[in-house]
Amino acid sequence: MSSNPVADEEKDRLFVGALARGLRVLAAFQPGEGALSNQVLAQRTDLPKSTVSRLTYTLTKLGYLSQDHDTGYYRLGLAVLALGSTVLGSYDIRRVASPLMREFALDNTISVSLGMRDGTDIVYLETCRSQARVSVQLTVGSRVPLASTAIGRACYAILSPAERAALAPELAQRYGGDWPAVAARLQASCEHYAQFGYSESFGEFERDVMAVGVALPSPVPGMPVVCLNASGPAFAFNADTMRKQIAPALMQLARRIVP
Amino acid sequence: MSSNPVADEEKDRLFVGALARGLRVLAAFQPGEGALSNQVLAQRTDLPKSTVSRLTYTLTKLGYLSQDHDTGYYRLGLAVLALGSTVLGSYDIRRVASPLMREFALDNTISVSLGMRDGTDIVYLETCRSQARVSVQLTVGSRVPLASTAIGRACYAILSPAERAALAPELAQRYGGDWPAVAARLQASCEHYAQFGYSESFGEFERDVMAVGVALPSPVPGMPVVCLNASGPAFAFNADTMRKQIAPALMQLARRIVP
DNA sequence: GAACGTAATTCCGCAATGCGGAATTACTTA
DNA sequence: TAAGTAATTCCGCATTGCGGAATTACGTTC
Repeated sequence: MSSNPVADEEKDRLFVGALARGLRVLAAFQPGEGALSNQVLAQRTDLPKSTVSRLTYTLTKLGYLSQDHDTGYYRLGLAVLALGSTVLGSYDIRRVASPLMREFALDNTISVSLGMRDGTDIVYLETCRSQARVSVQLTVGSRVPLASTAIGRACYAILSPAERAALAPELAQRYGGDWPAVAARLQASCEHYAQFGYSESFGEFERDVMAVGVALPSPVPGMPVVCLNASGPAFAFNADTMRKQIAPALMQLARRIVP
Repeated sequence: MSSNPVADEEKDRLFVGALARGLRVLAAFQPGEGALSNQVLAQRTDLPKSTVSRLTYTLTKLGYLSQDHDTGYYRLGLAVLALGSTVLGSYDIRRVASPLMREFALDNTISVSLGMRDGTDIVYLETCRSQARVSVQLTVGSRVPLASTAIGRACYAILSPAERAALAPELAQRYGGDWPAVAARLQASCEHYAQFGYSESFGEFERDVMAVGVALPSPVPGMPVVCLNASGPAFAFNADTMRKQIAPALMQLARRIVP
C-alpha cells in the first residue's frame, strides 16, 4: 500500500497492531457461512491460536461476536450490525434514491444498484432487483471491481485527472501485467462516456450479464462519487436494448435523484 | 457486567484492551450524523486525545474509517459496511421472511419487522413499512427494549424458565428500582401470550404506536429466538383492530415463514 | 502580517500489556 | 481406555501501545 519503506517503519509507531488483529478476526467471516471455530479463524487470519483465543474472548465480551451455544463456535454478533446500519444511515442519498430505484426496477424489469467508490472497488449501498431469484447475490455492502463493471467505469469516467492519477498505481498493482490492457479499456470507456453519457459492460464482469452505468453529478467536486447501474441477463437484454432503452432511462433516473 | 471483581481482575489477562478501545471509537458514531473530529471522538469515548489519534490513524489505514477530504474529520468507512452485510447474510431467515413481510405490510397497510434478541434488547434484522414517510426511523440494526415492546415480550414469552432466570439480573440492572413493576408487566404479558398466542404493546414503548408481536417457533430449542411485530399509528389502529385483525394475520404470517 | 486560539499530530520514556510457545484441559472418536 | 483434536490457560519476556507534554498546523481576529 505505502511505497516508502522507511516511512512505514517510522510511522508504525502510530499503528495499533492489536486493533488491526482484532478486526482481521471480524473480517475473516464470509457472508452466508455459519459459525467458525477458533482454529479456522487462526488459519484464516494467519494468527497464532492463543492470540485468536484472546481476541475472540474480547470480541465476544463486547458483543461483536456471539458464541454458538452448542459448538462454542463464533458468529458475528449483532453489535456489528449496528455499526453497519450506522454507515448506511450516514449516506442520505439512499433515502432519496431508494424509492426511485424501486420504481425503475419495476418499470424496466431490470436490476438497479447504487454504489460508491472505495479504492479500486465499487461498494453497493442499495440494490433493487426486478425478480426475486437471481443466482449471484450482490447485495448492500458487496464489492465489485471498478475496471470491469459498468458502474465502476462510470465512476472512473467522471474522476478528475488528479484523482485518476492517484488511482493509477493502485490499479496497476491490482492488475499487474494486465494493467496496460485494462488501462486502455478504461480509457476507451471514458471516451464512450464523454460522448454518450453512460458506460457499458456487456459480459465483461460476469458472463451473460449486460450492464450500463451512470455517475451522479456530485454536488461538490472532490466528494466521493456515487453511481448507478442497471443490469440484466443477456438472454433478456441485448446490446441494442441496453443502449437504446435502458441507458437513456438510467440517465433519466440519475437526473431524478440529483436534480 | 460481571459481578465478581476478583474474577474480573484475573480474567482480564485475556482481555485485549487496545481492541476494545478501537471499537469504542467505531461505536461512537451515531446514525445520521456527519463526520466527527478527533476531539469529539475523544470525549465520546472518554479516551485521551493522543490515543484516539492513534486509533483513528489505524482504523483509517484499514478502511474502517475514512477521512473527509476538506475537514479531515472521520466517518465510518465502507469496510464497516462489508462486516454488517456479512452479519445479515448469515441469517437466512431474512431471505424467506422478507417477501412475505412485504406482502403483509401491503395487505394490512401496517409496518412489520423481524428481530432477534440480544441481551435485553431486540435487534431488527428486517423491516417493511407500509408508507414511505414515518417519523421515527427504526431500521435494520436498530435496537428496541425487550420489556416494553410487543416484539420483545413475544420473544420473552417463549424463553425457557432457565433462560428467563439468566436474563433476570440483566433486566434488573437495566431497570433498577422499576424492575419489580417491569417484571410484573412481563409476567402478565407471558400469560397473555400463552392464552392468545401473541403479545401487545399499546403505546407503552412509543406514545401513539400500537403494536402486536409473535415469536417464530424456533426449529431447535436453545437457538436464538426470532420474532415479528406489526405496528401502526394509534389514529389508524385501535386496540380492537389490532386484536381482532392484525394479531391473527401476524400469527398466520409467522406460520408461513416457519411452517 | 503578526498574534492568538484551537485542534491535530508527534515525541518519548515507561511499564503495562498483550504476545505466543508450550503445557493443560476438555471433548471426540476409534 | 487410549489416542487424537481443539480450545484454553500459563507465564516470562519485550514489545507495544499508552498518555502527558511539546510541537505543528490551521484558521481567525485584530
